[in-house]
Amino acid sequence: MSCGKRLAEQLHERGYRVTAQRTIILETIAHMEDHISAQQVYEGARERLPGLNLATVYRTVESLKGAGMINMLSTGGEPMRFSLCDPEHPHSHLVCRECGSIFEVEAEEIEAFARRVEEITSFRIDSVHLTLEGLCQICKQKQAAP
Amino acid sequence: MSCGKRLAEQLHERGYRVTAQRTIILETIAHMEDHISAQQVYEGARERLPGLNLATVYRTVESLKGAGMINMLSTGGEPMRFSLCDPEHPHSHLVCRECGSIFEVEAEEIEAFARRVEEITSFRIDSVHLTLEGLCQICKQKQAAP
DNA sequence: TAAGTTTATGCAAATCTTTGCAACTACGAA
DNA sequence: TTCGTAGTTGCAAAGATTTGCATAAACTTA
Repeated sequence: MSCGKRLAEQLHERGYRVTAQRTIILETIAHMEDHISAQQVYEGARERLPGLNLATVYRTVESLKGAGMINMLSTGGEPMRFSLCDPEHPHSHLVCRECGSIFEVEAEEIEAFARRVEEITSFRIDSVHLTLEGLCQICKQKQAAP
Repeated sequence: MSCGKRLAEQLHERGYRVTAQRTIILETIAHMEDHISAQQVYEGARERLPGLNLATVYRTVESLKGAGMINMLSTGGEPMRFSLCDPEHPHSHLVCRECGSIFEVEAEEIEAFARRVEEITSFRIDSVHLTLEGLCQICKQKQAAP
């Protein structure tokens, strides 16, 4: 089965309608390396679907997030970016607030924490969408010795 | 010592210049109940400093965050909101992605997790600025039994 | 206290994101 | 297959946030 078809099926299973826009946006995100911005999704997807609107990209991305199919990465200041959830390698992000560099944290580490918070609060944490901010090792050292 | 004066001193200690704008914005955030938006800070602060510009509010808030003096709360969709860090009651936030309601999690719970991630990654986590997304108890139950 | 350096501010414009509404379309039921 | 309904989309406009640049103010040093 093609990649797009499998994704569309997932979408359908989760109660979302399968439209050309959603399928193509999903494939665009899937095929791009790394996390891409709404603008990049828009440009990429529009090659295959010329009438596509940027607002649709934003709305679709919001739905896909709700369906648990994409990761969102909010880096301070810069626009939001997205990537397809990879079941083989689930992870959250660490963004350095000084240099903007991005690191990944294995899901297992996050999971233990998420479960602890869930116990305390009866909340269900979307650990998949977690973005942590802080200082990377290099910026941390720079700040310690100015 | 007045509230504003103490805050200004903190600002100075951390290497930030003390300006009328920063002092008043800080006091405005301090005196408002709950978390308030940039727009609200702007309106509140402008009563005391008529020439104030909204861009300055955004830049100031960014600095104050860097100085670790305010909490930022990013609720999906809605504009960013801020509150003064309260050393007596440090906490992070849980935002329900369905109904938007906000819950607090004690810092201790977050701290243990932050330290674990720090061990693994050599990153320093700003656990103070953490916003977790998920489903609150009520929305979770609604979704389980449709 | 005055001069020099560095950082912050205001303004205007750009960029990013959300929203209201009418037209359209996917999909379950008949 | 056709119909009806509810969910989606495009468009345009509003709202939120960031940025570049010239001016102004804060802090450091002499």
